[in-house]
Amino acid sequence: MDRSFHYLLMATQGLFQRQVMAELAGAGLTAGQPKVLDYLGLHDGSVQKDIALGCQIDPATLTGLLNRMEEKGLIQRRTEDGNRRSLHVYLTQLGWEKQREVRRTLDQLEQRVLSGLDEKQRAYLLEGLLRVCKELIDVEVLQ
Amino acid sequence: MDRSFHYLLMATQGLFQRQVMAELAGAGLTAGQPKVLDYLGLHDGSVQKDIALGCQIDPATLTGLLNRMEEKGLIQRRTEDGNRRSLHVYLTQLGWEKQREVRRTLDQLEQRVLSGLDEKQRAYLLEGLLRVCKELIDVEVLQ
DNA sequence: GCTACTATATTTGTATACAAATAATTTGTA
DNA sequence: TACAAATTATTTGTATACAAATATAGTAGC
Repeated sequence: MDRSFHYLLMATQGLFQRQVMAELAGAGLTAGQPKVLDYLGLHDGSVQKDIALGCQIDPATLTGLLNRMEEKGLIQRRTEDGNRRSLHVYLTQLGWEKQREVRRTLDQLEQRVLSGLDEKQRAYLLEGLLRVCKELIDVEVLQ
Repeated sequence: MDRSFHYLLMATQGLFQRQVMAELAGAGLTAGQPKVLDYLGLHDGSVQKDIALGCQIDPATLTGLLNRMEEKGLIQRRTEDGNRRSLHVYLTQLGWEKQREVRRTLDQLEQRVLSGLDEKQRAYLLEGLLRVCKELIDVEVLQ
């Protein structure tokens, strides 16, 4: 196996994402929905621009995703503060139920894949990812 | 920012991927092609099944990707050993040129995002990702 | 040799994902 | 006020991405 950082990052994320969807097979969710539900669980009522930013997807992608989630009754969109440009997104009761299921799945899988690492190794892994992530945000902003 | 492992993994990979495509903007490549070029650079002549496995994508996805890469003259497909079921994929001269450009970009960006970490931190980060990656492969196989 | 089974690639249908263009709204500024 | 500029969401077009079904080719057991 290629052990470069970029390959491990790509492969690990791909495997993790697939495993999450496999474990959520009974939940009736499509591939893009778990991350949005997870984000809204922490930031219910966000506007679409911020959800897109937090989920690392394009606002144009989010539009279609939210359309389907609204049709399925997972979320509601509404304007607020008289600002008719921004749309605030709220989880419905069904949305909160799915969010808890997603959260449980993510936490369990995370526990499982980190089980081979001791406390020190976990701390280094998370700290390293956080630093790389922040560096990438800086790189992006500079352009 | 959410500092859970799964969020950092998703966000970092998404940012990295976007930045790679931004830096390769002049290369005329689409989003799925860099990882295939990179894989073939290390494993020229692989069969599609193994490329899909190495790139963490579905064989069905790879079919369309390789069709476009073949049309653009980046790769060639041919059968070998009298086995007409498997297709071996080879980089063309143009493919090798693009592969070197991709490799250079990946290496440079990797250097850049890891620049804030010392040797020990890098070693822990790579080791941690490798262990998680292997754990996920095991989880997948068990099903 | 024949049939059931397995392996590999492709097709089809739906859902992301992004770039570029568009629409509607708000803000800034004269 | 008026009008240019910026903000936010959507539309359109092309390219992944996967599930399920299909087509073809190899393998095993008899």
